[in-house]
Amino acid sequence: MQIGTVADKTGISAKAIRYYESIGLIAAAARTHSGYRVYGDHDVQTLRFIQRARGLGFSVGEVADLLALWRDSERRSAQVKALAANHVAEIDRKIAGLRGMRETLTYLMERCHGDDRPECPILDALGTDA
Amino acid sequence: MQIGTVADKTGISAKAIRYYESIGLIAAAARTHSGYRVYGDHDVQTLRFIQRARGLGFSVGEVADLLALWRDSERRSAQVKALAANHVAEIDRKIAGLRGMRETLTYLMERCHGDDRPECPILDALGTDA
DNA sequence: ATAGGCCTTCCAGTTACTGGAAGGTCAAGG
DNA sequence: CCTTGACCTTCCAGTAACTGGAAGGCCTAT
Repeated sequence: MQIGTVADKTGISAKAIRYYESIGLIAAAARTHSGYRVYGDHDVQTLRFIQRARGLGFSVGEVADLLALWRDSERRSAQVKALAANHVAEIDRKIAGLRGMRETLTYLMERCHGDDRPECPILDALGTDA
Repeated sequence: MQIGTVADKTGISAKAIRYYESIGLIAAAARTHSGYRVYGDHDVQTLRFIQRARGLGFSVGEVADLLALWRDSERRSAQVKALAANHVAEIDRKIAGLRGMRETLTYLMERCHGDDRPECPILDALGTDA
């Protein structure tokens, strides 16, 4: 299989696959005599794993950890769960930050006429010395 | 006032202030004969505005728009409100994405023993062909 | 022979800065 | 007068996770 086929099968771009290889997230692919990368079903599996993990918001570094655990038959599920728990905590922090912004913005927007007049509590809030 | 004083007053690092100048978000500061940047209270004001807007999650490009509106006494508040509304919509998209991830992760975590055994629904979910 | 659709590598750009190197400036202290 | 230390300056590199594009090789079909 060539990289384009793998890209189609996994939904990961060929560029990204090469990038993952370059940073060592996946092993270097075998090559044809002319230098083309060659992949097998196993590689497609791995890349699907990576894509799902990325889709859950894990960083590439965390995905590397998850992949190692996935391959380690002696792993302790507690390790995986801890990784996931950390990530959920991180997600919660982000959500909390976004909700704070959202709240402030909607509060200000409710007080902004939103018409042809220049008066605007949003700009006032950003610009005051308070 | 030198840049360090402005940094202390605004909470924006001197590095960031120079960066904002370099990208044109703020005007180039006046200089002393020896090349030091010189700022006044007005600049502190502007930088506080910038910092608050960034704190609400606006991108630097959006902050530039907000600054222009702030300075424009003929602005229509509708423009400001529209900018804010777009940003809230963006925040909502991000929150929705994060909530989806969070939901999947907690679902899987609840089913993971999290002990010394290797079985782990989290890895299973990432690795299945489904 | 050539056209097309693959593939390759390498460089640059994205966002919003931060860190660090190398060196100039300025006031205070010895 | 000289040095020390705390400022300041510019410039280059790095961050995360890729994407876009250029220049060129490979392979199949016409």
